[in-house]
Amino acid sequence: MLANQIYLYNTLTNKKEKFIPIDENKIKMYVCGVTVYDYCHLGHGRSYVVWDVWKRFFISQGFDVFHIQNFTDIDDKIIRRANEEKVNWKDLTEKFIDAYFEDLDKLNVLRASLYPKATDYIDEIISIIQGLMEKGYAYRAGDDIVFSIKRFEGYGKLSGKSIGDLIENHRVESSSLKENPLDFVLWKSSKPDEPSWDSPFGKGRPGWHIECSAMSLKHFGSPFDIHAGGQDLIFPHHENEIAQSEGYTGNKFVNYWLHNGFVMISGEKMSKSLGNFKTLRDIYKIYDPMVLRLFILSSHYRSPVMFNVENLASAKEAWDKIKNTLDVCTSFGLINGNKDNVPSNFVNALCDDLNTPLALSFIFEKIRYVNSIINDYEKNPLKEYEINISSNIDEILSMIDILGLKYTSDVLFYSREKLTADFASYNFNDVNFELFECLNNKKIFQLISYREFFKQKKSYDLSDKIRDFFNKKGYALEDLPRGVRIKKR
RNA sequence: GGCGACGUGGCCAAGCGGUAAGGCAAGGGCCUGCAAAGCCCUCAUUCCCCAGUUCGAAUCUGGGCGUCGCCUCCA
Repeated sequence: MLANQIYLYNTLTNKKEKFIPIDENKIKMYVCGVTVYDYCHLGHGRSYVVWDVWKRFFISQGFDVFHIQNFTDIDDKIIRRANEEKVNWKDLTEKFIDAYFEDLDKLNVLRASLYPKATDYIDEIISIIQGLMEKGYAYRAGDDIVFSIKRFEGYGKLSGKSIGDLIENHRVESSSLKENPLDFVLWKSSKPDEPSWDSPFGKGRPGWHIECSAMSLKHFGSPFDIHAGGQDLIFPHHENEIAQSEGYTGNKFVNYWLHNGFVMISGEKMSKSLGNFKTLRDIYKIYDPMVLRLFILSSHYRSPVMFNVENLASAKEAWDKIKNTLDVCTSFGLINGNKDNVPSNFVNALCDDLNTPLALSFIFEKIRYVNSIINDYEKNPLKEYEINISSNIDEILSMIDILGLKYTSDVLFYSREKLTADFASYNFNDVNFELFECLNNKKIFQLISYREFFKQKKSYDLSDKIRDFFNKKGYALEDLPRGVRIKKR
């Protein structure tokens, strides 16, 4: 039995709705993937992090999630890019599929259940197009097959547009062969030198929208629970998917349409067409992927989010704050790794259309609480403090796990007893740093022990020299009441 | 032009009818040989402006002003 009622904002109804899956505890979720002709940018990163958190949250609430995310591996842009780079289109798409996984794995995005590629579903695409022609929804326009939007009642219901307005404001010159400028291509005839597939309509390739219908209908049927993607896909992509899918099946296509907001850069939407995009791999050169993830989750998923160095720096400090506490608890041996203890206020926040900023605030409140107990514990190492710290750390780890924030300890802790054990054999008053150019754990320990020695003799200039040496090597030394903590910066 | 979203402290950002969460930054104190990390305290009588509804509004209604998005390939 699932205890918590989840609410989500459905673009189809423009309302926050109770989430009721078709099968009681199974969720069929289709996420629009990338067209693989370039590296993923921040906008992709935000989108897939958001859907990843939705998925992790569903799983944490006891649902089985079947998650499909496609790769569009044939279209005009791919063909153009392949020609520019004088490579085979197939090699190009494989390269960027590999790059997709490399970049999104770093963001700790869980793998989908299935990653279908458009070109593996040509047969299914063809039979849908044939079905649409038989039902009168599609017709031949020159060598192409196009969908007739005016024959589909309810066109515009997702994006809230009327056909009349759309036609009036249509900015793109339309092919004179189409009955209506908004009719969209289902099957696009190919030129002799372009990749093509045989079909009853002639050699060609699928239009953009049809692949998602083919792949989701094949694996899910209709209706299915959730179809998600960026807000830029609402029109025309998802509108067209509804038209062709519902025209073909006669059933409702999708129950809940979810869309994430844009990444903004200097006040404008970041996009391929504006050319103002930053790739994930560029960001990773400056910031830890988890910093990016925290930055993304600091805003609600439907709001626009402003990308700039100040906001990223703020996210970095916040992530360091969480990691510091976890590091300190690691150094005390107070982390036992139980991740099944999620506070109810956190769950409630996510139940309300995935309110991650609110959810994060509960993590920070708990971090501060744990830190205050650590302060007491350092002065007075009582067992009751340890129990309290451990149980709160369990909750923190449970929460960051649902948000997909991956903590890895990069801290070493040496107790004062260990550091002072060999003092009897120390009879020097300087350090030859040349011997420590190549640091390993043994040498790190030695240096820290020497520093303890100099500190005890109150030779603070020497102890500070050692700390400066570590700083230059990229390590930060911190004195705790019961020993020394060292971490990579 | 049509449709839609938004405007909360120096910055980011929740709250959406019951008297302003959280993060970053800043200032003061504690701890420290000094640091770092951390703790404590301070930091919006007020939520773009104006009018209205209400016992009560940042939250609802109407009108302004401003920003952004979609209407074309885009997550």
